[in-house]
Amino acid sequence: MSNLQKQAEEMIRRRGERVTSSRVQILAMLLAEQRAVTHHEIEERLRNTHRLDRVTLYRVLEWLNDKCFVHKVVSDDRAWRFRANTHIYPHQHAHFECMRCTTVICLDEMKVEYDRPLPAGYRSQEIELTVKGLCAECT
Amino acid sequence: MSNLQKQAEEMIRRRGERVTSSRVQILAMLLAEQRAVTHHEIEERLRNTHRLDRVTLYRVLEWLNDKCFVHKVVSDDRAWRFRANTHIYPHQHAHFECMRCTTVICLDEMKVEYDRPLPAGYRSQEIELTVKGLCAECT
DNA sequence: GCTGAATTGCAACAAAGTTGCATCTACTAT
DNA sequence: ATAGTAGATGCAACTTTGTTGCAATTCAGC
Repeated sequence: MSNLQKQAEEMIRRRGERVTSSRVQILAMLLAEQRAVTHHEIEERLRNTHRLDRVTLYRVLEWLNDKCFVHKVVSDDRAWRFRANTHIYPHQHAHFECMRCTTVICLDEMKVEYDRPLPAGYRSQEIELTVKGLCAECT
Repeated sequence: MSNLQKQAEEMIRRRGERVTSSRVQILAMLLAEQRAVTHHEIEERLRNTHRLDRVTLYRVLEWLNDKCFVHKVVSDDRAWRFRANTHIYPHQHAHFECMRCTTVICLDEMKVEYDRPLPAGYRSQEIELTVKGLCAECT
């Protein structure tokens, strides 16, 4: 069992949640990646090492998201992407999305600011900034 | 024929594009709304007044977007929303999305700023800011 | 009105995600 | 160590959102 798998298992156990092999495999894989990946990519990646139903993957990802082990990112291709939360994310966070290869990276250190108030009666709970352009490899 | 329908027709004709009843109806409807609406909402709305195939609606919306009569917005429910462009939008624009009723409004006047550079080799072409929270009606 | 290219409708398809239910498994109490 | 049980998984079927191919129709210029 790899280091990351041990780490993933430990993360889940320490929160008093049920440890299952799917959860460990998926979380370990997301910890290994330093970016937001799609359901499809995860499925491909785990196909050889771990037998896993499509539906279970959806459910595990949803669960990991609910428990704040990972977070979701929407993008233009209408598919969710998931990324492991290695530390507590601030309420505001930013992403970069490459318009060619559609890779999404998190720009964690970026501070988001806006200079005008919302319309009357509106309350902000979360701010998401997406910078779109070309990544280093696609430039 | 309503005022907005005349206006929609005029907008299309003045650009030298082909005027069809679907385009006029859809653009007029989007001009009437002051917000980003889904394909589904448009379909419902036009059902009674105008016979219209689902596919045609998708194609007209895509066309209106290509010709810059409207613009697209992604949101968490994985469905595109469309909003009429009443003026030329700046390269950076912001949206507010209600986490309860999922309505999206454009915060056109909002200026987006970020305080750190992108990773080396990355080029930004567009910035999208989404503020999430509760709208006036859902508060 | 006629013509050709653009637009539309229909049917079939595809991707991403969801639901219901029977089976299996991780944890708890003994 | 074992059994019981709540919770997790697998499977099949379904839904939503959007796309593609092609034949029929319509718009705009003559």
